[in-house]
Amino acid sequence: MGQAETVGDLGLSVGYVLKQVHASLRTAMDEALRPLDLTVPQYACLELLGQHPALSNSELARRAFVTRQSMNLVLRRLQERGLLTRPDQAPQGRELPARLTEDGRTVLRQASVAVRAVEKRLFSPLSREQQRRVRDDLAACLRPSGTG
Amino acid sequence: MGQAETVGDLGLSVGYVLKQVHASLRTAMDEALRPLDLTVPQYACLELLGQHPALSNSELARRAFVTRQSMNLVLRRLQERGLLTRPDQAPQGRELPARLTEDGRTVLRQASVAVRAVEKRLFSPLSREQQRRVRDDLAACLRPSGTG
DNA sequence: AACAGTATGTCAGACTGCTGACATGGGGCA
DNA sequence: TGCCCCATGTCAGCAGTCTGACATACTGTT
Repeated sequence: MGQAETVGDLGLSVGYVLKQVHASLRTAMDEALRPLDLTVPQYACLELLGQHPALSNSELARRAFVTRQSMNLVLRRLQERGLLTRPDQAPQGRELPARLTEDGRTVLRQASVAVRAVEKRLFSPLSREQQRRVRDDLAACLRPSGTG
Repeated sequence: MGQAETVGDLGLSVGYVLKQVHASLRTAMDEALRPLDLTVPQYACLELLGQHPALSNSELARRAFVTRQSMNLVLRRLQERGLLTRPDQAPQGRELPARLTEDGRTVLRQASVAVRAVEKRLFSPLSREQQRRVRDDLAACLRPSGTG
């Protein structure tokens, strides 16, 4: 079987190409994060907390594109490892704001470096200008989707 | 919690934006395919077979970004539904080339229309020229990644 | 003050996909 | 021919995620 033959009509689909790049990125991130014993959702959680401290479980879930239930497990694992803390009781309402510990910040820093290297390598065929344009164009597709 | 506040530094990451668009696309495809009782991997399998008849299980798995084992289950379901056929014995080697049935082609046609409509809607904020450029730029990121 | 509506955190069950492992068939080389 | 390596198809076991459900806490209305 030819392995790199012409990709046919699917290659003309923006969605299919998008999926390919996403799959490549996901695989590369998995490999880069494995030495740190982190999964991609766990890394996403740390990164979000690093940039938005005291985010609640539900809010983290939305931004990481998983359900509250899944994010809940992620938070527990990270809490068991001492990378973040959550109050036993809600300071207000039911939200339990999660915060990175010093260890959490250290791991996040290492993970962030690894992931940025992965991104840089993956998108290296594009100039900085092209990367910016792709990012902005893709971002433009998110705003109007009131449904999702 | 603000729901559409400035996305912080993560919004500047091509990878994060890519993930968002991918999530939107995935969700929209799920909804569009549900009436046809098809999952996204099942649709991918049909689409691949429509464009490349007689592809083997392993080859389909590679192109749909799943494992052989997962694709094997997809093929069984589709075979049970009579949307495709596989020979009981391998005509050569161990490969069992799958082929769409007439029903399979009919379902594929409907699914393809639905999915193309989803893509068109999702990327509607971009001009055709922008869409072509995004596609080509993303495709450029796939070639050099010899690792996969 | 009482109510409905909404949002959060959590538990239980089911499903999907992946990793690991095994047997079979083909191609290359001594 | 016999051996080694690789690819394919398949089975078993496990982790991750989702759907559905429930109790709790805030908000707006009457």
